[in-house]
Amino acid sequence: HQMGDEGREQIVRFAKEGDVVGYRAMLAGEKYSSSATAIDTTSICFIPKNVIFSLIEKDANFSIQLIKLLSSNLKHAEESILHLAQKPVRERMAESLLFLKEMYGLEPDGITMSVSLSREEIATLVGTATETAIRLLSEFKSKKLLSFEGRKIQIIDVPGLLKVANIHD
Amino acid sequence: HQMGDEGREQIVRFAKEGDVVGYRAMLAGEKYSSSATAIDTTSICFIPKNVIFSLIEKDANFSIQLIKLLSSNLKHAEESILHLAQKPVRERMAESLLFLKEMYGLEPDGITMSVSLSREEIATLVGTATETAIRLLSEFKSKKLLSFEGRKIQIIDVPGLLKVANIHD
DNA sequence: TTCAAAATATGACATTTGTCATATTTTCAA
DNA sequence: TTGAAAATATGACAAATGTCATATTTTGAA
Repeated sequence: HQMGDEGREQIVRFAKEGDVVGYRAMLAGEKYSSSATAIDTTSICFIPKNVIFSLIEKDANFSIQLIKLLSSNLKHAEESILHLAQKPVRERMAESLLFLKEMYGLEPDGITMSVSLSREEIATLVGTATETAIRLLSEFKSKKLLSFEGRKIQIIDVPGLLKVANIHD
Repeated sequence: HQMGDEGREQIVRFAKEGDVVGYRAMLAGEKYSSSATAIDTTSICFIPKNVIFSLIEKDANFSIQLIKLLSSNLKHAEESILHLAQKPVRERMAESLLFLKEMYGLEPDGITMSVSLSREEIATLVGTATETAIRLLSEFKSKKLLSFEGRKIQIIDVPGLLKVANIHD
């Protein structure tokens, strides 16, 4: 996440098991402009900068993997730009929930989302005010698209959410 | 630029002389999701995919340059996400104009922006409706931050624009 | 040169979204 | 267990922005 001018945080990327974080600024030789916060108990493996660069030197396949990783992040970032610029908050909320479901999966019950975020964090991901996020979640609940008990969100109607998110494919 | 759901285009990146475009999807082995349009008479050099990949294989320095290029694009994309999510349109408009000035520079007169875009294209860059873009440009003109004659825009008050853009550094 | 199409501009208005105030509920440490 | 702090929720309202209608101006091809 990154801090905006008014002190509001903005989530710009999510990571899960096996993902790499903190490499963008390092690779470009810049200062870190983003922070990372663990949303679960997390083990992290630090890799020294010189190890990465010597791997790039020696192992072309490593370079290619790194390039693909950056490309994939860039693709998602540009998709976010498109959606933030053009989609209304309601659509982005539905999309974000579906994204979190894809990214982190469901509990064994098959409907509860594994990831657990505060309303504020959800707002920060969607790019809206916390109150707006709360209202939209309540709206989705009353429309039986989902249900929730605190931070535990159950996805009830995926086709319905896809429709609200304006996704057809 | 990329096409949104409602058929509206969104500019996601700009390029100028010497820049590389169309490499993201190629590197990731995906279909192109973006288009590129020349805003000036342009000469383009196509580089075959296998040439790029064999360069990555043989030349570690090339890989590093490519990685830095992607990192830089990703940084800018994440910055755009932050701004689209948190900055009001007026701030983004001022910021976009300053960005275009930095990116493409000024005419020999020292105030006219070299790049010439339609109001619709500016709107597409800022992420707003064409009418809103037109109104904001008129507002900036009446506030003597800039002046324009058709598509030729003169930047008159950089500090003023920085202030409107909420940039202090 | 002329005219139709496109671009720019402007007004009126509706809608979306954010902000502020204030309940209500939940959480967690003492 | 209890109470304060944090999180969630809701209402009322204001502000920002988009949409639609319609002028006006500019552009470029015939």
